[in-house]
Amino acid sequence: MGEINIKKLACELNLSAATVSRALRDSHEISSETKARVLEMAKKLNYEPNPFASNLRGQKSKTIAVIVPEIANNFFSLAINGIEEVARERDYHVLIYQTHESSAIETSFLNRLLSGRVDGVLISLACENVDKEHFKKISNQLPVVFFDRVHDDIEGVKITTDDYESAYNAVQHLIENGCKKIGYLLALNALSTGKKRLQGYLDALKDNNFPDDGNLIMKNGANNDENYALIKNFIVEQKPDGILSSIEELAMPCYYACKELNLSIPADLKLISFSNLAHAQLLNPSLTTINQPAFEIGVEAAGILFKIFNKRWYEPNQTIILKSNLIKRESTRAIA
Amino acid sequence: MGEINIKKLACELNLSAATVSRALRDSHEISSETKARVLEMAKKLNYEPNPFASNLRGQKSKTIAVIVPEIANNFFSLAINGIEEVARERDYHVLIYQTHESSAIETSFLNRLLSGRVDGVLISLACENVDKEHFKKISNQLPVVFFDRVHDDIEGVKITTDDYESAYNAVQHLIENGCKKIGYLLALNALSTGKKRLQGYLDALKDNNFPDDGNLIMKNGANNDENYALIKNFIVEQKPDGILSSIEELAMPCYYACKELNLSIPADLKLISFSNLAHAQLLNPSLTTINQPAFEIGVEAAGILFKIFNKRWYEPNQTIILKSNLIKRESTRAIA
DNA sequence: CTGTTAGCGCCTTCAA
DNA sequence: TTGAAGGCGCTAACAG
Repeated sequence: MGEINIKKLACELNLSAATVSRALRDSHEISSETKARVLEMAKKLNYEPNPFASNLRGQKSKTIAVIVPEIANNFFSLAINGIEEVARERDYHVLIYQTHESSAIETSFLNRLLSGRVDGVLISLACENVDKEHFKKISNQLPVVFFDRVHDDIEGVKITTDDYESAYNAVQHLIENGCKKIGYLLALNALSTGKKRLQGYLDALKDNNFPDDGNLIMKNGANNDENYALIKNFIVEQKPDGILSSIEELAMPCYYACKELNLSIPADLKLISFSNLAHAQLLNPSLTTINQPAFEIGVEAAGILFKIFNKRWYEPNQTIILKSNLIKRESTRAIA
Repeated sequence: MGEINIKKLACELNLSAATVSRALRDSHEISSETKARVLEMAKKLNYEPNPFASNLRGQKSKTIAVIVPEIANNFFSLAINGIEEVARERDYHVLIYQTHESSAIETSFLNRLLSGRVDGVLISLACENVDKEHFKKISNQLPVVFFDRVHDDIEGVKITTDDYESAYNAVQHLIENGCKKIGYLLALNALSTGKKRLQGYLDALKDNNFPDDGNLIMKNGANNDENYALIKNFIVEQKPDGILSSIEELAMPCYYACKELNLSIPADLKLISFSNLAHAQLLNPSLTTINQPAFEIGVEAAGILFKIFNKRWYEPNQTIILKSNLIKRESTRAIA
């Protein structure tokens, strides 16, 4: 606990706490001489105002919360990086919470945050069914900005990437590179984010007159091991020559499975994944990735939250879409 | 802002605020009947206690701070994951700050945290020269636990990995696999963490009667581009057949440089790096990594901080060393 | 078992 | 230009 408070400061200076407070806040009704004295003494004594007292008094916390499914995920850690930078510029503090994809945990975090602990929330939804009503209640009490993992049925400001277009383009790319049977590794299907990616895949197939074979869509399982088994089985049974993975976490087991099955990527199977794994393309040049501007999403989302704080945002339901980058790789070249 | 406070709750129930407060805190001096009534009403009205009021009153925040150089770094994001999980179990909140390797920013964060905003700090040091005196002052006012990036000259509880041993073993591994000229990509050299890794490298060379050629140590530059140029130049001039990289951020440009130079990894150059890149070994099987238990370090560090809170920690200067894992790869096999 | 009172540190009236 | 006083919401000490 910081020991030195405004009263002691005032005492040292033979001033009242009120005067010191005003001086520190650079009030116009304090002589510049007094201000200088106060500032000097504050610095000398290493005075830091107690944030809880100010917050209690002023009903604001200079703190924002970020709720994400996982921190140790390339996309989210980059987004948090962007958020932290913006917050720091404005002398705001950033609280971090991870839901591990559980809506129950998500809800409990949100409820706790209603206490006034934070001035606003940035959230990327857990991929379970969501309680729209609950979100409506929250949004009424606290500014909320959604990013990346969003849901159309929940009203609010949203920052996403061009999920539909990038999935569509990825499939187009696979087709142009000779794929005849393109599978889809499905995830996030409870969210708009996942639905749009899937729709992009489906529409690209349709526009190229590919058969609409429901068997080519593989839904993710409960955990990594299960995903691995599912994908391996999927590849054996369906024998796709191209795969679009809707999340990075499914592309990885797909690699493992190919290795196990002695399938060469990309010679036997071309794999594209939504991914923000730094240097993934370098480590294995056979990897084509849909690279989302994760950092920029964080910056944008945080920026909008601050605009809301400053009453400079007037579109409670706008969705802002940033463009992803399809990083293509040569078909066969590899390092090793 | 949450609208409903303890007074309104009390009013609804025809009780005093004090009674309600006690009931909510499950005090033994409240009848179970009253408790039930209070709890029910609190739930009904969605009451959340104002944390700033409690914190101001009780002089504690139920919040910890985590200060790291970068969030979007595989090691740190995993560590934060571990920290968040431990904090969540205890209903603590986690504030995140990144220093971008700047000691000035680090110091400014620490100063701001002296205000009582947090009950304790977990920190992984920025790699610049550090102000020991300043840290001493901080530690006197606030519990601090250091993790991974530590400095011997700063007193405090520290959680690290076996930097010396793992570097030593890595070099031994390179030698056993036929390397004759082993380079070292140096970083973190202002910290004990970096010094120990370097010493492990040096001692392994010495114990194997390798010449102690200072030219084989390459110090990192200011940014990625510079590192890339430096490493490329280093490989051309020194022609190492093995390299140990002290951080992941240097291993990556090393890959790029090899590609540019048409050198095959690991046939022409065997590369080992300290790294926590998920699946790095899979993406390129030529990569041998020193895998630090990042998540566990986070869990351990947070656990100790909570022990300090509970006065169940009595070793103000203990260093706890967790073991890294040298993940070896076959010399020549590759996926693609 | 429950109520009254006071104060955590800060900031903003209001008064001088 | 400065000081005194009160209150943000909560809880511990003290009464009853």
